[in-house]
Amino acid sequence: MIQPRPRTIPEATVARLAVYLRALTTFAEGGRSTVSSGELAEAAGVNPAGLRKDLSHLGPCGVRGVGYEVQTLRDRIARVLGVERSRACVLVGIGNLGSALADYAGFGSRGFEFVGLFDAATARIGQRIGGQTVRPLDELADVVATTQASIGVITTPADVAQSVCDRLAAAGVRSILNFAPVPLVAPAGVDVRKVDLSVELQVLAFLGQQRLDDAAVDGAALGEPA
Amino acid sequence: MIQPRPRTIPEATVARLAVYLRALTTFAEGGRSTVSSGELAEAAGVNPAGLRKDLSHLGPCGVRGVGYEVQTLRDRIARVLGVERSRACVLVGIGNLGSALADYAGFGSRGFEFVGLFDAATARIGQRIGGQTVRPLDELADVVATTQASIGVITTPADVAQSVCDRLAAAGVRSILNFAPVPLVAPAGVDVRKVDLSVELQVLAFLGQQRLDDAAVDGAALGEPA
DNA sequence: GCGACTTTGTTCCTGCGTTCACAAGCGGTT
DNA sequence: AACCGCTTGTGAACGCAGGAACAAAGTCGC
Repeated sequence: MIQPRPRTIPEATVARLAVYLRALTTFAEGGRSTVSSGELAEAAGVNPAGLRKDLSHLGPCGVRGVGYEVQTLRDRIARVLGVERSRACVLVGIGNLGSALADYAGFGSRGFEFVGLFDAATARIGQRIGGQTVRPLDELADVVATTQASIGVITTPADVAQSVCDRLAAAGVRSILNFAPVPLVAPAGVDVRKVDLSVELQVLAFLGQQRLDDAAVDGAALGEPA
Repeated sequence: MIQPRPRTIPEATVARLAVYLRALTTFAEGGRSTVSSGELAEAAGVNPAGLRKDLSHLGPCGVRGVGYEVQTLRDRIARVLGVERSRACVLVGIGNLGSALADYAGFGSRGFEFVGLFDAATARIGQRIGGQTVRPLDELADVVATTQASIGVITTPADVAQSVCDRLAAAGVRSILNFAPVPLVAPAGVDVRKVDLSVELQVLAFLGQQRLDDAAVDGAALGEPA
C-alpha cells in the first residue's frame, strides 16, 4: 500500500499553515480572489519559497502563472488543520491568565470552544467568565466525559500543574496546552505543548543585551577609548 | 584578537538556560548544594547530553565526578541572561490578556518590571492594575524616555499593532514581545518576538487529529473491517 | 598513594528545517 | 497557433539543532 502523500507534515509547517489561514481570511475579507506566494508570504512574514514548500505538503493547489485561489486554499488549509469542526476545550486555573484566555475572542473564531472552566479555590467557583461558570475540580471528569472535550489548557500555579495534567489525562483529554512553568509528563497518547511567557521575555532581554555587548566590542575594535 | 569563547549563544540554548535557571532556583530552595546533569535535565525536561552542551557555552562550570554547584551555576546563568539587573518594560493594550500579564507575578520575580501601562480607550485610562495606572498612549514616549524602558509588550488588537510597534521603536524601545496575530516589521536594531496563542492551540489540535487518523489507518492495515 | 567509579566536556554524526535556484506549466497576446 | 512573461512546484545545498558515544578529570575508598 503506497501512501500517495506522506501524512506527516512537519510541525513547523503546521504552525505556519495556521498563520497562512489567518492571512487568507484577511485577503478574502478584502475581496481578493487570488494571491501569489509572494503576497501571501509578505502578509505572513515568511519567505516565499518556504511558503510554497509548506503548501506543497497539501498537494498542488495553485495555478502557475496566476497564483492561489484565496477561497480554495483557505478551505483546504482549514480542512487539513481540522478547523472545520469545533473543538471542545477545558481550562483549569482561573487566575488572571486563565480568565484572559477564557475570554479571548481569538479562540472562538478559530473553532475552539471552552466548555468548562475549573479552579480549586472555592472563592472563584461560580464566577461567570466568557459565558461559562467556574466549576470545582471535582466536576472535571464528568464535564470531559459528557462534552467529549479533547483539549485541556493548564493555567494553574506550577506546583499543582502535574496533578492537573494527570487528572486531565485520566479524564480522557488527548492534548494539553501548558502555561505553567514546569515540564509535564503525560501518558503515551497525550500530547503536551508548553508556552512559557517568562522565557520569551528572557530570551528577548538576552538578545537585546547581546546586541549592546556586540556593539560595545565592535566600537572598541574600531578604536574607541577604553 | 582571539575571542576565547564565541559570544553567539544559539537562541534555542538561551531559551533552555532560562528554564535551567528556574529549576536551579527550585533546587536551591530545596537545600541542594550540587546537582548532576541528569537530575537537572529531568527537572527541566530535556536530554542530559543536550543540557551539558548548553552549559558548555558558558565555559566549564561543573566538577567532574561530582556535578554542578547549584548556587554558582545559578549565578552564572543569571549573569549571562542579564537577570541580575531589573529591566523596565512597558505594556500597550490593556485588554484581558494585557491585564493578566501586567498582574503576572512570574515577571517581577525574574527581573522584569512594568513601568507603564497604556491603552487607547479612554474608558480604561486611570484603572489601576498590578500597582500601575493605565495611561493614554500620548504619554508613551515620555515614559519610555524617563524610565529608560528597553522592552515593550504589545497586547493590542491586530489592526493597531503595527502602529504601536512604530511608536515603541520611535520612543527608543529595543525589544518587542508581540501577542497580536500579525507579523510586525521594525527598524534595524529592534528585535521582535512573537507569541501566537491561537497557533499553539491549532498545532495541538492538528497533532491530536493526526494521531487519530494514523490510528485509524493502522487499524485498517491490521485488517479491521472497512 | 593508588585504583576504580562517577560525571563532565567534547566530538562525531544523523536528521531536519530553511534557502536558493531552476525546470515545468498556464494565461494572455499577437 | 505560437510566443512570452509570470508563477508554481521541486530538487539540491547549506546551516543548525539534537543525540549518542568517548575521552578527560576529579573524588572516594582502601
